Amino acid sequence: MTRLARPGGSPPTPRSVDVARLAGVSQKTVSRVLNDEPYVSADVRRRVLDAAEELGYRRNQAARALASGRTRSIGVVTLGSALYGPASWLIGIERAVRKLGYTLRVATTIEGDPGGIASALASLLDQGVDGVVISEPIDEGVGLISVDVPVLVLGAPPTFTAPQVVTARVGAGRLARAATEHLLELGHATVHHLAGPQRWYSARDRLAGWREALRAHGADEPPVVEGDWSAASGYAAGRELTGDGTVTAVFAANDDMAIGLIRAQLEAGRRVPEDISVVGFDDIPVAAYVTPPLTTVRQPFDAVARQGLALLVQVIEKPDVELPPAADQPVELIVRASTAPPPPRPIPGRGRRATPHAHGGPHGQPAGNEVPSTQP
Amino acid sequence: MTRLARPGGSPPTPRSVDVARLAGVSQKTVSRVLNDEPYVSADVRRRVLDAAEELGYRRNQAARALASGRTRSIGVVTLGSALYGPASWLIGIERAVRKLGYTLRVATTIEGDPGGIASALASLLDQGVDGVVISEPIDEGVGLISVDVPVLVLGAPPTFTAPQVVTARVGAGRLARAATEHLLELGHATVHHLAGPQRWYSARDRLAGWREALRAHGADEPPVVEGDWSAASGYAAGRELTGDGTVTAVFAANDDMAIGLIRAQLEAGRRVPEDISVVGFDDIPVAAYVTPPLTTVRQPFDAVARQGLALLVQVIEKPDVELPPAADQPVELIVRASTAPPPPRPIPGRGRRATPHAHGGPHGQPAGNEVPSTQP
DNA sequence: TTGAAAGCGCTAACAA
DNA sequence: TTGTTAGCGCTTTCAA
Repeated sequence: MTRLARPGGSPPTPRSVDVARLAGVSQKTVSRVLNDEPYVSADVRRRVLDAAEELGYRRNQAARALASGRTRSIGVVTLGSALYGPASWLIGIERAVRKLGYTLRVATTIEGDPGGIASALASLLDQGVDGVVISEPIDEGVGLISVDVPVLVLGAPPTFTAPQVVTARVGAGRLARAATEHLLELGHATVHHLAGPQRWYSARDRLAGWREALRAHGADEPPVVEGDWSAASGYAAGRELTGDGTVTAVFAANDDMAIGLIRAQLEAGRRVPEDISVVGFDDIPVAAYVTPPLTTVRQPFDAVARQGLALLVQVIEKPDVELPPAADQPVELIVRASTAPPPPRPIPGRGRRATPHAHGGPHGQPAGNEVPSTQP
Repeated sequence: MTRLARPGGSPPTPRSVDVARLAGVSQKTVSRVLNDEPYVSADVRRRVLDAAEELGYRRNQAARALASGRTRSIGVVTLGSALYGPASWLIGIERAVRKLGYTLRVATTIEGDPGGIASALASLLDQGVDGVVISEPIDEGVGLISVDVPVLVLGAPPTFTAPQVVTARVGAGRLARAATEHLLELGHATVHHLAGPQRWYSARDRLAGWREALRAHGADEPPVVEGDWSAASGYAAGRELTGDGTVTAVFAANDDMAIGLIRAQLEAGRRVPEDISVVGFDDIPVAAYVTPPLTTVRQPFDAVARQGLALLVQVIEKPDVELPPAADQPVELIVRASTAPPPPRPIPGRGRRATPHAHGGPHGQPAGNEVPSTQP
């Protein structure tokens, strides 16, 4: 078993019996003290703690798990990519898990790997985790496999239910709405949306928030262009959109795509924000330093993780208690230099649509264009 | 214990005795088969496997760990930030760990948290991990605590040794050297370095590689400016450097700082790459889409993680076998548009230094400047 | 090639 | 308030 080093001749790692012997109590009493169980006199508690300290005693987790049927660990299924969102979730989750007295086990899955979520889940369940977090729910996987421990799904819409599934709202919809409204309030007639892959719940949330904002303001709903979160896909979408001279504002579902999109605009000779405004999503570390500095919204990763895990742990420890409704997190819109009022008169576009209320499918129609094609 | 769901009335999870009974063998034989031990007849093996399959049997890891003294898990101490490097390491490590038949436990530490590494390590050791990975070694912590399981340190220089410590070379030095040489070969008289925090081994590696390149080319070694990896620190450094009209090329220790630095140049009215060339480090996802697209080097996270963990697992499983030397990974320099030959004649600078061979301390001297101060 | 018995170091149930 | 007695479900002797 692993311990902090016993230097040199390594006397055998102490067991709880050793502590008991030294403290002059029974082994069970040691267990009581260490588990903060009631009915231990202050005196005995002190003696046990001192003895444990003196011996450098640490409980054997494997034995605890075997005897109690609980590992006090939580598993997280996360995406095997360094995308800012998933990485930030993981950090927040680990912090929250540790604060709650649990430990974290991680299994990654790669997007597009069929059964990836299932096998990551299976690996975690094999390890005996007491609960599972699915940090970036994607269609496929979730729901295909059923699990007999509580599950926390971050960011899934509340319509997603199953036995023992708890959800923490990310509020991506509200953030998206705020981002869109920021543009509308600057005077843009409408706002285009460069969406994330719609298999991701978080991408759908953002799209829904965008749509709500448009409806609330009575603005036209232009067709949606779908990217894959990458700057490259944002660039490609940017070139599509540029052809349509009517586009004056775009809300991108993440900063990477926003940056790619801006790049495409600049190459096409359109200025940001003078000709076209762009809002991103995430506030990645470089967002403030790209050109132009990016207006974006920031997700409350830590707060949501903390909140979600508190729920999860409650379900694990007291399955019968009613759950309190999760509090919404405040919206943080960070206005920088990539947004401005629309240009005085929109560039006359041959792409102007006849139907004012075109409801976009997942893919926007590429409009004709003669954009210069500089590859970055 | 947690298992894939037993729907409905949940018959009790099967144990190895149940499998044994069904297969008509002893429980020990089941254990033999499942552990791929020798001396099992093909016939018996088949029967056991079938029985296990039929019952949906899965071994109880806690019991295995308790009986064997090994958890078949590896712990990683990682930085509690969404920095691209640490996040990428984590992904690569998880993948490698799983491929080797181990599972991953994670403990994060925040930079600047005194004893953070120590307590993260302690948490992992408490969990009984069979080995530990320190993914971004920072001074403090490492070496202060001693551990009785093998440790893999990624990216620490080979001078770092201790009992049971293995190292995988990241090759950051070679990458840094390549980045610097790229600039020198473009014709720059010398190359400035915007370093990472020197408490990080990876930052020191990069600095060393830069220095080597300069020496090999007989170039002056200007004072080093030290940042903290953030774009903000790159921006600040950029404003310092701009005052010095002699600077025509900068190698930044990561892309975020490079982007901040470029931003400062643009605000100061200097063009990149016409007036000043910048090379980054990491190839973050947006690097190709910022303006100008960033020349950078890419770290072989996955390959190094795979290699390092193979070593670690070998030490865990066969402590006595000699380790093979780790193979160096190929250098990947990605040339984009942020680098070019130096301007015909350097802008006459009042900051020109008298001593040609000034060896920089960790902080560069701020040169006087009258840079416009637009905050991003 | 297979099996029987004896723990691994705890927690749980019950007794005192 | 404390202690005693049984396991938890495997792996590890050792014997057959």
